[in-house]
Amino acid sequence: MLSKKTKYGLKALTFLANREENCPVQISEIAKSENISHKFLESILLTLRKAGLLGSKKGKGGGYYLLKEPFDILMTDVIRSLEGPIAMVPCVSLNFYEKCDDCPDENACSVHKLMIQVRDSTLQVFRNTTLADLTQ
Amino acid sequence: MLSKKTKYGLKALTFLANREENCPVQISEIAKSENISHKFLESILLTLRKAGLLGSKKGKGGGYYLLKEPFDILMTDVIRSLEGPIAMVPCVSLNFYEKCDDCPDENACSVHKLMIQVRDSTLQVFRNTTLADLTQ
DNA sequence: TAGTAACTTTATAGGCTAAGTAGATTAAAA
DNA sequence: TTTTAATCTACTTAGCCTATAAAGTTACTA
Repeated sequence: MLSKKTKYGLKALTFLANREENCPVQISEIAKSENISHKFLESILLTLRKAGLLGSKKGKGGGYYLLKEPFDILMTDVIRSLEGPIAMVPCVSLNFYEKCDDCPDENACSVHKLMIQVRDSTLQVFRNTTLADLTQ
Repeated sequence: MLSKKTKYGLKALTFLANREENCPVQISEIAKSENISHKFLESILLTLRKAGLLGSKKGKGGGYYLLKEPFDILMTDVIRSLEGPIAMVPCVSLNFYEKCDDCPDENACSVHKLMIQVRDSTLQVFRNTTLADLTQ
């Protein structure tokens, strides 16, 4: 299941990408337009800033803005920043690999085999989708 | 993330499919072989029985057994029984649909569009994989 | 220097996961 | 018919995660 964090983050990014000019937008404006709790959105945008996707400006006239062009922002990066691993099981994760403690041999594991297929098909979607594809 | 319930369930099903004869197998045997907590596995196998994937026999010499041939058991059915919806967001779920309360228009939602693609690519994997494909 | 808005830290209610405990029920074997 | 081996049912629990709130701090602008 996609967390609300990721869902709201995607909506906020799309909102920013849909603006004509790329000038700082306040949290409140995004929160209001997208029906997101102001405080929660605050922490989400912070995550995206730390991930290098957003820039911020403090004080009057401040807010958040995109650091790259929408067609340069890949879904793989967005999802990994907000949701964490794309794989459904740590033992098939490319960026967050972890061994299963109940599994003696990964290559003999039926779950492993299946989840590699799921990971690859999901990756193909995220790798071929940029923020620009989500705008309209 | 895949729950341990689903992971263990898949392992148990594979274990049953790998046996020569399809006679009742005790929970203890599966639990021991696959490193799964006996009691936890008990509830998992119960779920699979109620889903119509497994049959059970009580008393001495009892246990669980497959109700269908491995090549007739689709991953879509297994995953939906154990994990629930395959979609990452309820608003794109085929079998567990639910409207988002923060979203005024589904067709204009960027998350919705993206998640339909993910759902479809995941479904393609699960629809084309049977329990027989997981055995060796 | 006053106001504004991002940032930081901490807290918390509620829900879910992955079990554990205790006992009832069923059916085959002795 | 008693014993035993197994599933089934119900209740409980520790720990973690999610989604949010509250309150104070920092940095920027006018």
